[in-house]
Amino acid sequence: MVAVSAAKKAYDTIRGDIIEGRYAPGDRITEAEVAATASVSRTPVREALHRLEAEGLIRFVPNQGAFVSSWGEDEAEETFELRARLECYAAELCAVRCDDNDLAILRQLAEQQLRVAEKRPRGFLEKIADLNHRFHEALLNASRSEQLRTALATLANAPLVFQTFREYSPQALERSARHHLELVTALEQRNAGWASGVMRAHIYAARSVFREAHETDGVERDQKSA
Amino acid sequence: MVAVSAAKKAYDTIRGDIIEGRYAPGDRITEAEVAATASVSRTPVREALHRLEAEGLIRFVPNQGAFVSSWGEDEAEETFELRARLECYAAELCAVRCDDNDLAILRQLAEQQLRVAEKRPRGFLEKIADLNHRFHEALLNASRSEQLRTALATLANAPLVFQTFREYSPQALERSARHHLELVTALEQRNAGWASGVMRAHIYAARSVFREAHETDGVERDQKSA
DNA sequence: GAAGCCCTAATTGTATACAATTTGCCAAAC
DNA sequence: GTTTGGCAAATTGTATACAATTAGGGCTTC
Repeated sequence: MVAVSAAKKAYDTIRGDIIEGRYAPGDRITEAEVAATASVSRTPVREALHRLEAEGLIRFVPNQGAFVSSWGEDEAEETFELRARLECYAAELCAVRCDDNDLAILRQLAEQQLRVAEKRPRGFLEKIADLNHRFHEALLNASRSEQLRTALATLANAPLVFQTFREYSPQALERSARHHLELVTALEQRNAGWASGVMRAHIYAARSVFREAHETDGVERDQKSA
Repeated sequence: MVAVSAAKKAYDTIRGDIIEGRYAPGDRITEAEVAATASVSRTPVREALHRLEAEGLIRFVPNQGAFVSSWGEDEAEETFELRARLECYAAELCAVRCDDNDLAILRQLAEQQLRVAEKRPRGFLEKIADLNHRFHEALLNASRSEQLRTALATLANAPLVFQTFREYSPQALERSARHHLELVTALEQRNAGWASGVMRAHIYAARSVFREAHETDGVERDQKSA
């Protein structure tokens, strides 16, 4: 287990460099450079680049290579809209397809998240981000749809947008957790419409927080803290 | 232009072999075999396989290779639902973002499709399939969303499902063309709700035709004609 | 005779070498 | 002085060679 594949190493390197801002939008990514940075050959680098293209983080121009996609306000809006539509469908499928085990996992995650949101222990933001991610992951699993999984994978930028918990007020954090709990209740009752509605509210609420956080200081955010 | 890239040759070969049924669902695809068939090396074959994975046609098991995905009734239903949700959003974005040129192209395609559907000249099914594809493509372009494009690309199986025009009755063919025309009208008036509604109807109508065609003879379809 | 282990063959994963295409620069001609 | 042609460096695209992992079979052992 000590030896991760070279392809994953390349993928993590490039993705990290893009997310941390070491590559600016529009920049060209040369394969040799990444290969040197990640200490692998060009072959797994190419694999990683193509995967990142499928996830929308970069785009390919034939015989010219990879360029990191540009990102603006509109793209963030689109991400929220797309997630809303796809995750609502995930919730609907879940209401029909999930089993008791799925529900137990989801309820446990949601309750844990609410406790952390209420008590706010040290490092609670990271805990909540993790629990939130695992909840949506578990929901996607319980929806039993590979197509939905691959479609949502193309919104890989979403982590950027979704883990905006740093911007959340205490009330917003609790509301988010309560959304999850209500969603589980709806699923337990096999009520697809209810589940879908809660999910829709959940994501639009997140968008609202995101908007507020980015309309005042929206112009700059180049803290490259350690 | 005579020399298509080896990667595309590999991609077309594999995709063709899957769609035409030369690979059965669950079959393992070995790289060397494809490389021999397509007369290219293994490198572009791997690229093609990974792309097909992103499109959901195959799945990868580490150190074991590629297996073609299995497909059932449920997956077809999911494809229609996902397309409905994503293409409705495309229509909504279009209503806001498209320009006069986009509208002219869309209207021309839709009118052409209606004429072909009404007159039914020789080879009209292929013509309609092509026009339909180009219409949805043009709509996607006019929506100006790369995210939406990549998300819809994961439903690449959809061609299988979408070009079911062989099953369409003359009335259904006309209805489909009229949907397109109405959609253009809605877009010209910048009415996102209307456009979205028409698109929704359009895709659910297609699903209905698909269901009817597959409930009677739905059990078998192993024509491997030349 | 059955179970477990090792060994071999096949296949994937990675590295490197080679071919083809693009881009920018420099020189030469008008 | 501007433009055009082509040359050269760099980079992508492809092929092949090598390493590592896995699957299956036959052997040994209990």
